[in-house]
Amino acid sequence: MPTQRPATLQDVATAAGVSATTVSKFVNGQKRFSLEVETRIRAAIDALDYRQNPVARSMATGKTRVVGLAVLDIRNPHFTNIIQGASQVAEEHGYGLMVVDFKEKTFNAQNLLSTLALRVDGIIASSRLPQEALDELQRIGKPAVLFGQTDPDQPPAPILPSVRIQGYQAAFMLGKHLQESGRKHLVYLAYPQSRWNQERLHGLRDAMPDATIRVMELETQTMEAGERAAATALYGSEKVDAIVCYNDMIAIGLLHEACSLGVQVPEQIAIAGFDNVPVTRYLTPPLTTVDMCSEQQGEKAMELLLHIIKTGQIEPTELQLEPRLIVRASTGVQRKS
Amino acid sequence: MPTQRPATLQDVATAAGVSATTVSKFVNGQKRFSLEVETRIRAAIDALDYRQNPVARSMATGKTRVVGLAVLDIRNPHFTNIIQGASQVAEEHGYGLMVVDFKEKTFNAQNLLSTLALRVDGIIASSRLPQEALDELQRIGKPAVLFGQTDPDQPPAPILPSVRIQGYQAAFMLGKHLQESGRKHLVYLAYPQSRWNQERLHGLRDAMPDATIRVMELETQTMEAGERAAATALYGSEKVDAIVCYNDMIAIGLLHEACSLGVQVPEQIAIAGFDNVPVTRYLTPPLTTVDMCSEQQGEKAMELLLHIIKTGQIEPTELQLEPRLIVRASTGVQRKS
DNA sequence: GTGAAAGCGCTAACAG
DNA sequence: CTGTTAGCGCTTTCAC
Repeated sequence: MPTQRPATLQDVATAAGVSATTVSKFVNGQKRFSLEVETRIRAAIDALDYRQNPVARSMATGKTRVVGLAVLDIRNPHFTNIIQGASQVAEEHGYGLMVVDFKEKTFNAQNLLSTLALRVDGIIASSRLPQEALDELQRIGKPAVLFGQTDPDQPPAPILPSVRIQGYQAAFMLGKHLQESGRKHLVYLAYPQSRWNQERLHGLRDAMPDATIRVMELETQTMEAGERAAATALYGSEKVDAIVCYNDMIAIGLLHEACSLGVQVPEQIAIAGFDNVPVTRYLTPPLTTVDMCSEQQGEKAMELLLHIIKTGQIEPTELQLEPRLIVRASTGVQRKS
Repeated sequence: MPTQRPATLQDVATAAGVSATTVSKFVNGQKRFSLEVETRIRAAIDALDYRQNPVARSMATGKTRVVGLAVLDIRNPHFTNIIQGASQVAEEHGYGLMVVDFKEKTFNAQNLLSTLALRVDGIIASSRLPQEALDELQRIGKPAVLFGQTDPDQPPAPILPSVRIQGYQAAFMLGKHLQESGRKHLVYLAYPQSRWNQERLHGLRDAMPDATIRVMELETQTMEAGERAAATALYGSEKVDAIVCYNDMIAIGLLHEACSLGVQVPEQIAIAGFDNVPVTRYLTPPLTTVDMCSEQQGEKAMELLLHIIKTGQIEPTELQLEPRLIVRASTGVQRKS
């Protein structure tokens, strides 16, 4: 009997000889009942294999017990880690997760978000979404939490609660490290579509005031893009001794192609990225990067969101995480020349 | 006015001076109306900024327009690609996606699945889930599609529709390639928790009847596991000239550690994996692997599922995909010794 | 402690 | 083409 109409609360009530209200309260653990009633209900539930219909429950309560998570590109392990963290916490609290992948195409972000909004109790989204999308998120008036880099350049102070991490600081630390390793001629592989891009560049500049920094702009933030940019980055100007990439994906492609071209990393060129995507540790040479606490971002964002959902709290919180510089062989000692 | 009760269908109806039914039909594009009514409705919708409440709709129709996707480990890009493919198709058809990540811990899979089942119109799940979970999926009676390797050893023929790919064939092709490259002493890094593991081993054995094959069993299918297994795999027996891993994640860790230990890949040892995870192309040396059509699996599974949902079709389909051997430098020419 | 009644917002017959 | 009438399964006052 696989295809049989599932038992409803009413069915259970009838079977147990009580009212639907009572069963409802029992199921939701709202009160204790006379032992007799309790056992009758329990028996009926087992016998009928009853399970609460979440849709009906949602209809009555206005809560779905589902949260939405909007990421920019699910193929980037950085976002995967965020999902992982968020999903973990959601599950612990009995919440489901609806994932929307923007695939870096954000033209209809508003639509997707407002569609999503009606199905969920709250939304977690990247603060890198286009401004219109963020505005929409605010307009919607649902609990929402942003994650990602701080963005002090934003015209108005961010009004949505968020879990943030200092992009400037991350870049500054990396820059300092490169400078102390004696690097003087930098190429920065930029991803100008990201509003976090500028901050990273500023951090680098401030950390390396004496270095030359050439900026190359990429259209995408993929391994392929890094690969394609390699030759120009390496040979496009007189001197280069370090290349910093907008993120690890780009760095992975670049590192690979640099090695293919016979460049010695790090002896001739240092290479680094951002995010500390898990695979970077396993590259040859292992990639220097800055840990942006991806998984923790997801966890914290979800905790914050659930807190807001449950307490109905209004005032926007802002949680700061600390980026961590991860020095690996790809920025090791430079060969004396 | 951000926090205001959203307009209901009834509100629109009243504002437009028609009945709720009419508005409903209009919204769902079921019929055409007199131009006058149409413009009145449209105006009311705009004025009130009305949007359909999906929960109420679900309650009335019994359909949620959401599908569930259960993966074993979202941190494995193989699954990420599947999600990507599935999500793409779902979005095109106006369906939402609820993702459940089992994190390779499948002890409470049944529970998670039956919880998920009530919130969605159908479920896509890995055929690698434990048998109890698959039974549960069938018992639930919701549309469901499995993806993953074929598994001819299964006691009963698989009763659920599925998108499958020949694991045996994939392994056989890889084995043949290794054999033709002159490899004679194989180590297979197994992941016995996966029911696909055996088939891969069989494929290798059949393709390399003259080779010795030592099997090393791993507890997890991660890069770390591959890294830790490296020394034993390389030096644990007299002769080794090739190591095949259960999947690319393991291979990535192994490859890295092998290089760190000073082993020449592929001159001394060939290394290969399965899945064709995107990053494998960018390793040094690039990793030979077998493309298991991850993204396509996700796409096809979703197409199949949506088809079943829409037509209510019963008889279980089985779609076969063809694995593709991807030869890269990690299994290149062996040095004459 | 338990139950009766009134919806949540929408769709689905069936009439007109 | 448009409206009327019933629910979908559950929660929630508010009485008893």
